[in-house]
Amino acid sequence: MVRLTPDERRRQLLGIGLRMFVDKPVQEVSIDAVAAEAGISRGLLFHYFPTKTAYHQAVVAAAGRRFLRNARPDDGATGEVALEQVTRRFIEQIRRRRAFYVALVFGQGPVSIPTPEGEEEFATTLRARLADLVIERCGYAAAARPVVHAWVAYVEDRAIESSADASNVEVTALVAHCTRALEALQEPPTQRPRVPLP
Amino acid sequence: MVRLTPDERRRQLLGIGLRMFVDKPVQEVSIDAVAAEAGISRGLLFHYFPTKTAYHQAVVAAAGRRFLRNARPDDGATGEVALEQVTRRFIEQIRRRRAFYVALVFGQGPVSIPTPEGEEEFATTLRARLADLVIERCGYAAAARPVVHAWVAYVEDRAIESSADASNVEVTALVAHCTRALEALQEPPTQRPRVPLP
DNA sequence: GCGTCTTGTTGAGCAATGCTCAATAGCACT
DNA sequence: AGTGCTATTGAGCATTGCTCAACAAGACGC
Repeated sequence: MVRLTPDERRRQLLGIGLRMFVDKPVQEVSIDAVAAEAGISRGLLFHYFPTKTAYHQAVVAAAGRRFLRNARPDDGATGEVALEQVTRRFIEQIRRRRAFYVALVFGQGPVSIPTPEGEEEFATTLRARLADLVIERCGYAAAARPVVHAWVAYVEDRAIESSADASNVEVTALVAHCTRALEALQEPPTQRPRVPLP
Repeated sequence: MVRLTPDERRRQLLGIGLRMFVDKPVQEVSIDAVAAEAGISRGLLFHYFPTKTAYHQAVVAAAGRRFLRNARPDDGATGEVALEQVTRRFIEQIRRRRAFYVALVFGQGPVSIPTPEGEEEFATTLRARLADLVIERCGYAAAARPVVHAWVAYVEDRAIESSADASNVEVTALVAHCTRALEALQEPPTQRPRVPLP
């Protein structure tokens, strides 16, 4: 019987969930399996998470927090530099752990990410937090929030769909495309020169 | 004991799932509850769907098919007209049944939508099918597929996030914005005039 | 109207699961 | 060593996902 700090135990259980929920959906991962992996009894898991659904949501939220943290720009960066950093880090992260991202962050609908105590925030989902990040750090107006929010969805999809074995230069091009796209989306041109159908 | 055609029964069960999975996640909807709602025994459900996960996926796929069908442009429409129709129908549909869409289509990750027998298709997810629709009917090059695919994600997010009580004029403006956005995304301008941070 | 064949449907039954709770055991402090 | 706190256990229960042999509803031939 190994006795851990509640904080350590919680972290361990979240870490295990982070691994387990990647290849199996919720209903196919049993509490028993998680408890066995952690070397504890079923009962203890319910001491830390009142319900299986609650546990799963906590795991997903942890995954979201992690992605958000890793997408942050450098402390000093602002404006276009910050935007380039956020975009690149977001894309590279998704591509590096595509299955993980799709299973835990993308595939779970809007799951709220609890803010780290005290820090007052209104945004709760990953996209919303990233949108806020871009607005605050990259010099976009609050009015552009819907566009920025949906732009995150655009970048996310490009990252997920882009083949996993793309070269670095291709990633760089994608990052450049996405940052330019955010600009272009602000006020798309009215006239549309287009090749008509044959 | 009511005896139905396999096709009718299947349809009924999918319809029930379409309702049940909207407010409760998979692991909180029991087979018993579904069977009770349908007025049948548990065993019969497993006759139609080998596993609970399979049933859930079938329900999600059915929801996706429905959205795809309702987003189709008129038979004669092509080019910009078709694009405007697809965009408008997609957006209006999501806004009309937002909870339904988020719970079943958006929140389930990439779930493949089985093609209606014989019709050979490569695209399997809703976004992919919509992207193909735009490419074939609205006159976009196959090379633009990644952009179109991610553009669908952009439109989807705008539709989900736009408040459900927006007026029709606002919807029209959103549709116009999105169609222009697709054009702008093809080749975003290189130079970016931007207001620097204070 | 009766029998028969096909097949949609049942219901008992089982192992596994989600969840509860009183009891236990590890650790810190005196 | 004793004491208090609490992380942890394990038995226990109702429910759940799933299997399978038996049943019954309709269609058809006679």
